[in-house]
Amino acid sequence: MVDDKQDTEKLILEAARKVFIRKGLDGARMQEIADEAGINKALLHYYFRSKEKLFEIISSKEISLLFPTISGAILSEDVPFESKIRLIVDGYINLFLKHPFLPLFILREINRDPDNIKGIFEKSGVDFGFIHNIAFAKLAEMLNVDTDGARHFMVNLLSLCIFPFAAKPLLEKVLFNDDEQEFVLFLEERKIQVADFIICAIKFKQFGNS
Amino acid sequence: MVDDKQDTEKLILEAARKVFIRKGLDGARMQEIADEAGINKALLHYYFRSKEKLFEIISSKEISLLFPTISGAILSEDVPFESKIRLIVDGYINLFLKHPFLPLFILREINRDPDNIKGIFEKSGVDFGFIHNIAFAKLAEMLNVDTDGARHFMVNLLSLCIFPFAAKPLLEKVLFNDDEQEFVLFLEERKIQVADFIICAIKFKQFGNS
DNA sequence: AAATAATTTAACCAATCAGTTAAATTGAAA
DNA sequence: TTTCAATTTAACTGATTGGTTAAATTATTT
Repeated sequence: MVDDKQDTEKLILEAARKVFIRKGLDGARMQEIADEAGINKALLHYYFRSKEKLFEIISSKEISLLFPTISGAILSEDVPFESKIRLIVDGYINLFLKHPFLPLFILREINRDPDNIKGIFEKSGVDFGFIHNIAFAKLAEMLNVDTDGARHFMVNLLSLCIFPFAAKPLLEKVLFNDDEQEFVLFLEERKIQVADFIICAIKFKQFGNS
Repeated sequence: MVDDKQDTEKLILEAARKVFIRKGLDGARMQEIADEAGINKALLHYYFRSKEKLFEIISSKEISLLFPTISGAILSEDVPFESKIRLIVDGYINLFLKHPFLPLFILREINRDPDNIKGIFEKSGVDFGFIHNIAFAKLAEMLNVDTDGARHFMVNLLSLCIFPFAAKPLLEKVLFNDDEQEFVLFLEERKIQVADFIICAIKFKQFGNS
């Protein structure tokens, strides 16, 4: 046997991740996951009882990937806000370059079962009360805007980082004639472009209004 | 009979739209569409032969909704670029306020069948050659950036308009404690916030660099 | 060697679902 | 009234799919 002993479990989890991420819960087939893992359906159910159980495991793991990036930047204390923005944008775009199908997967999950996502967030240590009461107030102070302005800022940042990956197949076609390499370069560029874009918008609002 | 004669077809199309838009092709059930339309499955197949045919009709119509907004703004000649931006942002956010599930539907379709979307765009009169060779050059000139800068600008604009709707259920929870009304107000505000954001970013890049 | 766990094979079950069919019913038009 | 299209009812087919089962096989451990 080529593979080591019982990391069959890991094999299955990796296969399930690939299939679920690309096709979602509805679109995924247990047979396809078994094939991807190079095993058979019986063994798949031998390790993980049901599709739903397996999906729960995968989706929790994937959704949990989102937090370290943003919480890491927010918790860093002695860093000027420009650098924080660059940190977050870099973190997310790098994350999605490694996991290109994660954005759409998350968006599908958000709409399929919003409560589940909130639960996973909380299990990952995300404190919604804190975000609501403290984090946004702090962010608002930092940006010199009101709470609502902080919300728009946050949504803008997430939009700019996440959307291009969710819309990748179309943007690739329209902007780069289906040349994936060029599109990946474009996404790499965005680490700087997006951060600049956000920083410029903030600065102009603060200082300039000719 | 309450309904007029044979606008049963319209009834079915509207029901199919609702179901497909919320659940996608995989998640939708023909029985559910029939129920939503207040008819039975036999009649549904009597009007539209297959699920795929019906889906094709719906998805074409929905995807076609995206164009008037942006092409209208681009084709308007005597309008300063700031106003064009406001026109596009207003147009899209209004469109999505009316069709809240459209963004996620489009994103799903983009990833499910990218070629199909391109085809639908072309059938709607969108000329990819023109976009590639002329529109982006013109846009770049207007913004005083290179072609690549124009691409980033376009992607930024689309990101800021589309993403918040695709992520609505989660943002609503996290930012507004599940208060939908407040979230809709937030989205209304974004018509101005996003346009300002984009315009500020452009202006600061052009004029300011303290 | 014996016992135990991992894996395969292959058939099977039950549920779901798209799509069909045929007969009956209703309603409008001729 | 006859005709014909629209609609319902209800049963059915066939394919897919999640999940099970039992027996055989292979590998590991004791």
